[in-house]
This record gives sequence, C-alpha cells and structure tokens, in this order.
Amino acid sequence: MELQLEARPPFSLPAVMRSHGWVDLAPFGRDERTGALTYVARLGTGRVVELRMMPAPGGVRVEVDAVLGEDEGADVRRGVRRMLALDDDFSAFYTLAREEPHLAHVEAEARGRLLRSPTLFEDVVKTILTTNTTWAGTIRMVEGLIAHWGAPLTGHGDDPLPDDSPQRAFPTPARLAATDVEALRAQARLGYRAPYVRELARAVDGGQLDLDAFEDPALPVETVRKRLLAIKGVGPYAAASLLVLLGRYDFVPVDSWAFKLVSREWYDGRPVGRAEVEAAFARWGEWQALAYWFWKWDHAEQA
DNA sequence: GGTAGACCTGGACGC
DNA sequence: GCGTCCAGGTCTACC
Repeated sequence: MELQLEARPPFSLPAVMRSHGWVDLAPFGRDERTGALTYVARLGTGRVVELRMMPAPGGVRVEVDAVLGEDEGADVRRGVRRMLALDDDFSAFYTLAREEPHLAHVEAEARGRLLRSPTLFEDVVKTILTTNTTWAGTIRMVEGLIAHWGAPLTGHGDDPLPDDSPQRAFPTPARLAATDVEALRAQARLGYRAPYVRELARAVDGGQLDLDAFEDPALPVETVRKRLLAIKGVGPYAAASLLVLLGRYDFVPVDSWAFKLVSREWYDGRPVGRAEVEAAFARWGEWQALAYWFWKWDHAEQA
C-alpha cells in the first residue's frame, strides 16, 4: 500500500534525514538499496509495520507492506507528518538567514526541519538517553530498549514475527511502565537513567503526564520548557533539544560540543561557558536554536 | 541562586 | 587481562 503526503515547500527528505542523529537510532533506518528512510511503527490497532519513506513531487511517498484500515492509514499519516515536520513554516527564519553568510545555505537546501519520532514520548526517552554518554552509548541503549521491550513486526498474516525478529517498534509507555528498573539497567544498560525512563513511562501510561498537551502551539514556550524540566532526567540541554523537536527554537541546546564550537569560532579557543554560547545566538530570538544547528562553522573541524 | 559531588557506562591508556 | 582515568548532563544536598 502506498500513501502520498504533501509538505509545505521548500521540502527535502534527504535534508531532513541529514538534519539529526535520530536517523541512526532504531527503529529508524535507511534502506540501502533505495535510500528510503524506514521506520518500524506500532499502529493504534497493535499492528507493527515498516514504513518506507521516499521523496515524491511536493512531499513524500510512504510504502507499507500491508493493506491498512482507515484508522491505521490515519495513524501513519499523522506519524509521518510529525516525523518529517511536513507542516512547519520556516519562511521567517529564511528571511533572516539571507542576511547572514553562515546561514545563507539554509533556504536553498531546504534546511530547518529536524527528524522527530512519531510521538513525543519516544523523543523524550531518546533525549534522556543522549545525556551524559557518548553517541555510541545512546545507540546501544535505544537498541537495547527496542530489542527487549519493542513489539516485533507483524507478518503478512497479521501474526507477529518470531521473537528474534530484528525489526521491532519502539516500546509503548505501558510496556516500559511494567518493566523492572533493574531489567532496564541490566538488559538495556541504561545505568542511572533507568528509573527516569520508568518513571516517565508510568506517568504517561497512568495519565498523570499528558505529553500531547506539550504540542499545543498556543502554549508559551516558557511554560512548555518548565513542564519539560519537571521530567526527571530532563535538564536545560535536554529541554532545549526537546523544544526543537516541538518546533520551538527559542533556546540553544548547550552541550559540551557547543562550548567547543563557540570557543573556536569567537573566543580563539579560550574556554567558554553557557552564557557565552547563549550570547552568541541571542540575536536570532525565536530562531536561535536553528541558527546554532545549521550554522556553517569556520572552525568546526578543529573543535 | 550557585556549586560540589555523585550517578553509570564504555573507551582509551598504561602496566 | 586488569586497573585507572576520563567524558558526557542531571540530580541532590548544601551553602
């Protein structure tokens, strides 16, 4: 089955795939043969299918090896629209970027969209797993979560594939809520992050935390930031990263890499702190996270 | 409000 | 092979 989805122009699927490390985190993947972006999705009906997303005129084409019901098709459309930020409007950012040589490339390359998960729950868990670790560690932890608690791909007869199937969906809040913290530590190697992930899953599954409400564009960005910071394991860096995935670009995600980049770019290699990083991009106002993200660094290779 | 130390893991390094 | 050190954000206790 095939679906066509339109995107607000300019749109480039390869640009979205290159935008963010998320593409390297399961259940995202790349089809080596076609170059398609793949994602193993668990639909509302419980079915688990692989989506294959490819560029198409005006947007994206989504292939699924199954005939989907009406609700399932709507699920897929909703998920893909969020993953690829198909509806987001970057025209105001492009207007400002035209005046800045370090950002002059963004409009022509249709940069701006950052790859997201279909749900904020998945984005929050993955973001917590990026903190205080290496990127290789993040990949390993996410793979561990999916391997142990993700539902396997549904076969063509709608039966789950064998338990050793490598293709699995991201675990649901309910599945992680029912998981033992020690199992999260031992089997997914989450370390001290294990209780944070379990607590988040329990709050979402139990209805105490409504992450869908965070997506409301009418909410002031400071309100959303405070709510994100109230989640255990989410500090200033993680909150700013998650705001970016919510289409809010008012805060730069300041991590150790940002210190190195800003130090080399504007401080001749001298040590800098959070204040210097924030000051470097403050003039970009509501677009500062994007300005930071897509800045063409003069000294990036040495940072 | 600011700061120090603990939290975990895995990679790098020296022996 | 083993032990030590270090990097990576956030939390908690304390001032």
